[in-house]
Order: sequence, then structure tokens, then C-alpha cells
Amino acid sequence: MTDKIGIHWFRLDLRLNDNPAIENLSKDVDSILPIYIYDESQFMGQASKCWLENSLQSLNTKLNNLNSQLYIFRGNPKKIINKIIQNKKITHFYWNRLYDKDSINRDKDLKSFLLQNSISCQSFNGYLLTEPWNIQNKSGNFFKVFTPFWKTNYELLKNTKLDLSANKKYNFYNQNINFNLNFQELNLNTPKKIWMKKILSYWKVGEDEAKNKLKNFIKFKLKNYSSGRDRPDTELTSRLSPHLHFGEISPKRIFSEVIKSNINEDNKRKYLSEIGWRDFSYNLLYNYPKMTKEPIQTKFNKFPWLRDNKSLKSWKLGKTGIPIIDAGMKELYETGWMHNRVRMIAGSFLTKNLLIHWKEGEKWFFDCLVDADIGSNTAGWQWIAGSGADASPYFRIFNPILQGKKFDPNGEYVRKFIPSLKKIPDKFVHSPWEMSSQEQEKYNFFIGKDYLLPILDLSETRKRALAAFKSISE
DNA sequence: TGAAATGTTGGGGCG
DNA sequence: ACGCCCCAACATTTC
Repeated sequence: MTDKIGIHWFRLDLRLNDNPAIENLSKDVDSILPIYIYDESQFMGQASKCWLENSLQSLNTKLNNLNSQLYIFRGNPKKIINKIIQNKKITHFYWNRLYDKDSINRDKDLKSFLLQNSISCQSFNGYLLTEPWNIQNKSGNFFKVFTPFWKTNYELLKNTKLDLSANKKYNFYNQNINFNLNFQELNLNTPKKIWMKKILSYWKVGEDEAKNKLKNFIKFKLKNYSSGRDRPDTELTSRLSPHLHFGEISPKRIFSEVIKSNINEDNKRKYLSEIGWRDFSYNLLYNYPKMTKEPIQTKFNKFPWLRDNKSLKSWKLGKTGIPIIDAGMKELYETGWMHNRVRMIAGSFLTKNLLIHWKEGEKWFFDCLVDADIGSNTAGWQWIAGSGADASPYFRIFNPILQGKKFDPNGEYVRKFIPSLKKIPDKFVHSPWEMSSQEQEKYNFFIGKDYLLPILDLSETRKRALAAFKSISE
């Protein structure tokens, strides 16, 4: 029994397929010990915790079927890893890389610690299409604008053979370790159990479901993606974002399946560019590690944000009196997800009409979204606030009524989350306050009773935002 | 991955 | 028949 044992440390790569660390480990050792460490000191939103718990269970079931299990621990990774490697048969320790500053520092430290202990330690790319240090413009700098970034990245990928591992049966470890936790002991500290249960009722979690969603997306939705992706009243997005976040599916798998599919080029390109935005966000995060806390454009340090807790609360609860905003915020709270178009409208409303700091929105989204992701979420918020690298220009202020009419023309989306709007005709569904008192009488729908009066004047706050942005431009 | 303000054009009503 | 005005409809500019 001198078999070599290698540890695979799962983080945001909760899958067995297309997992480069596992694939490489399987070549270098006889048996793979799969571990997960829950580190409470690492901030995680409520919705994410819930998804995580379910995703770990799903992964554990898959490992059970391979006569093994997921070995779960809780606490400081270095201390736990130090304890695990007391088993002298452990010769290798692999993982897939992460790209935020805290993870990078932690992993660097661990790598040298493991090497000191004569354990072979390697890391791999299991999370991105192209890692930030492998993509540069002609002058050798990182890209700050999406379009040229994606053009370069796309060409790079199109000409590379993506080595996706086939559905392999790896040899996983199955001996007892006496200090790992079972799932009852894991308890991820989610006090709002009922809320979480509700959110999860809208989702299936895990690697198999991710594959399934991709397959059905390509089969039924991709051909209408280009125009459909902007319509929250349809179901034409892939909804793969939470699966991607937890690494239940790899972006390379998505890229390769979409390219292979027999769908017209325009729709494919449009969808893949959304996967490209994810890589771009990580490219920014890696090169501007401070972007999670500070504006990328430094002039935004002196932006006159307002502190307005009352309005912030109205926004969070979907009580602004603007149907498309309220529907979006309710979709978020109810299902843990919000349609991308509506995320932009709601983000513009918070940062431009309310002049509330994008970090407040970012925090709320991070807590409520099942796809909460440090790269995409902060990049998205900086983009909409105007402080991002190639952000939406400051004067680009969405008018939520026009956006509603354009992208939810029959009001199906807003009525889904604000049922009282079912009583009134399409004409008023995005601006019910425009109904005369006779019309309110006629439809038995009264502003103030069946729906709120808007908390602000759109035209006035638009002008106020333009003035505020003007004050920081040189 | 905007919206509003302003400018231009052209058809139709009308004297 | 013609010029004038009005005002959609569309285009361009500005924020």
C-alpha cells in the first residue's frame, strides 16, 4: 500500500468533467482525495450559500456513485490543509485558479507552504476561457475596452483546440478521515431559511443540470437569442450564470458546444460575447484588484453620491412606484436572479435617478443573486454607474418607462411580479400614474392603493444626475 | 447595451 | 395652381 494520494481542492469548480486539476491529478497519482473547505472569513451572499450547500451535496452524490465522497471541512484553509497532509501518502495537491486578490494571496502562500512540505503543488485554469495574463493588446498592455478584448480573445479561442476531458471515471479516495464534516454539520449560517428555500424552488443545482441547461438552450433558444436576450418577458437566456459561477460547467465547454452547433452565426456570436463579458470582467478584476471597492475611473472618487436610506430601501424591496424597476427587484428577491436587461435598468435607476452609490446596489445584488460573482457583479455595477473602464457614458441614463415599453411591450414581465397591474390596459402598464381618475375608476385600480405613486420624478432626477456628472468632469 | 432636444423634410389642408 | 402653415416622421445633435 504505497499508493500515492493526490488532493483536489474544490473551490469554484464544482464539477468532475472538464476539470483540468482533476484530469492532471489522475495522471500523477493513484487516488484522488476530493476536499472542500468552507472558510467563514470569506464573504459570501445568502443566496450563494444556499446554492453552494446544494451544489456540494450534488457533487457528493456523484462521488458516492464512484464509491467515494466529498470530504468537507470548515475553517482556515491553511490549518486544515496542514492537518490533512499529516497523512504521508499525500504527495500531490492540485486546484483550479481564482483571480481575486485575496484568493491569489492565500493560494500563493499555500503553494509555498506545500512545496516546503515536499508536496507537489500545481494549479490550472478551470474558470475562464483565457486567463488575464495570456491576453494583451499590441502594445503589451491589458485591454480596457470590451470590443477589442473580445475580438482578440475570440480569435485566440477559435484557433485553439479546447482540450475538454471526456466523461471519465477517476479513481477517488474512499478511506475515512476522522475530522471532516458531514452535511448536517456543515450548516452554512443562513438564518433566512424560508427565503432561501423559496429561491431554490426555482432552480435545479449541479453539474448534470448545467449540462442539461446548455443542451436545451442550444436546442431551443439559441436561434432566437440575438433579439430575444433583451426581452425579460421571454425565456430566451441560458440561465447558466449560477452554474458558471460555481464551476458546475466550464466556459470552455459552453464555447465549444455553441461553436459546434448548427445555429446561425449572428446568434452564436451574440451569446458567446456574453460569455466573453465574463472573461473581460475577470481581466479587469485581475488588473484592477481594487475595483471591488474603488471606482476604476478615479474622478468618481469625488462624485456627489447621496445617502438616502429610505429610497435605498424602497429600491431593494421593489417599492419605487416604477413598474419595471419594482418587477425586477421582486424577481431578484423571489427567484435569486434578474434578467440582464432589467439589471441594467434597475442599476441605472439606483445610481443615476437616485444618485445612490453603486456599492449599495452591488452589495444587495451580491446577497440576493444565486450567480453573485465578484468579477461580473462589480464590473457590471461600475459599468452602469459610469465609473468603469469602458463604462456606459455618464449621459446614458435609462428611462425606465421607455425601456419597459421597448422590452416588455405587453407588460407580461411586470404583471408577473406585480399582479395588480393585470387590471389595467397595456397602455398604462409601465406608467400607471398616467391614468386619469375616471380611468382608475373604470378599471377599479387606484394609484396609492393598488400600486404606489413613483418615489421620484424621472425627468427632474435625470437633470440632477447630468449636473452631478458634469461636476466631476474636467 | 439611451434619451431628449433640435433640425429637416414632405405631405396635406387651406386660403 | 401656389405658397403657407402645421405637424408627423425621421435624422442629427447634444447631454
